[in-house]
Order: sequence, then C-alpha cells, then structure tokens
Amino acid sequence: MANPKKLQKLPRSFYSRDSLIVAPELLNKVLRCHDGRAGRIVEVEAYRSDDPAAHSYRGRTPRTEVMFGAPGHMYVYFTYGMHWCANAVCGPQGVGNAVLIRALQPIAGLDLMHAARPLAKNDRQLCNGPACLTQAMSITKLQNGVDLVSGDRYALVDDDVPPPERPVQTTRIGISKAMDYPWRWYVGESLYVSKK
DNA sequence: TGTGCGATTACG
DNA sequence: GTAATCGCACAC
Repeated sequence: MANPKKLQKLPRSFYSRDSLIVAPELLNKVLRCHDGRAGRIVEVEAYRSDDPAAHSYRGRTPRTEVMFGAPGHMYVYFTYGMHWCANAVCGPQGVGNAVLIRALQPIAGLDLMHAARPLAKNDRQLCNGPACLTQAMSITKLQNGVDLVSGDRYALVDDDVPPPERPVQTTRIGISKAMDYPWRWYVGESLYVSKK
C-alpha cells in the first residue's frame, strides 16, 4: 500500500452519513481481508430506500435486514442464481442506505485472489465487477452482516490516498428502475473499473 | 404454492 | 447476442 504506516479503519461515523455522500468518498479507500488480500475501491454505486432500484425500496424483508441495520456493516446479496455482491451499509440505522462496491484495483495478495478466481486471465480481470471482486476476495453469504469497523476479517481502511478530485459520475449499471439517477462514481484514470 | 426476475458474468 | 442458475418477493 502507499503508506503502510498510516492505515486506519474507517470509523463508524464515516458510514453514518447518506450513501450519496459516502459513495464518492469511498473511492480510493481500501477493502482489506485478514489474509492479506486488499484492493483499492475504484467504482461505487449509491442505493437508498427512497430509490426504486434499491433492494430496500419495498421495506424490510429477510434479505434486506442487514441493509436496514447499523452503518458500517457489509450487506451481501445473491443475484442471477450464481453471484454475490458486496455493499457498505450507510446512513442512520433503520433507513436502508448502502453503497455497492463495483470494482477494486488489486494491491495485495494477488496470488490468493487468482486462486479464488481462476477465470481471471490477468490482474485487471480479478476485481473489475461487483461479482468478480467478491470471488477474488472470497465474499459470500457468510460475510453478510460482518462489521467492517470492529470486525477483524474484512475492513475498509484509509491509507491516505484521497478520493479523486473529479470522479466520473454516471448513471448506474444493470438496473431497470431509476435508470436516470446519476449515482455511480468511478476513478476516471483507473484501468480497473467494470465499464467506462 | 407458484412464478418471474434480477445492483452479473463468461463465452460464442 | 445470450445461456447459466436459484433465492427472493409478491401474486394467486
């Protein structure tokens, strides 16, 4: 990492704000696994309970229980019969905000990532999509609800690389509702985003 | 109890 | 362009 001596977990207060605020600030933060795997967040999308595209839009259900829980926890959902996607729960508890992590630039433990995701033909294909990065980082339903602040298996950390001054902002990918909301952000210079 | 559909990916 | 694949949410 850029500054190994300055690594601090994002505090609970970071997550307790609206996901529209948190999402662009998560760019360039680091998702770290206890076994050494780590990747820099280069693409995110915000979801909210007043947002027709959000899982939380129709209220609390068994699936979205974590999304309505305390901020700073990981909301992992299953989709298309085979894929897992990871979010950071944001906003006040009970509201249903989250930020979907859509792509990482792998920065450590790349050998372990390749082992966990053998279909990736190169480093760029390890984490360039929401379901790709969960494979590379071994995130499944077992991680649904883990605490990113006080837990020791997965954490989001700040290594003093600031978010980009001018992140690229676009509409979100792969949704069929609220398609006009410009709630996707990515690092424009990054080679590791899912789509440009 | 039944059914349509994904916050996707990989391959032809 | 499209098959793969299954749990969930909601209709019946």
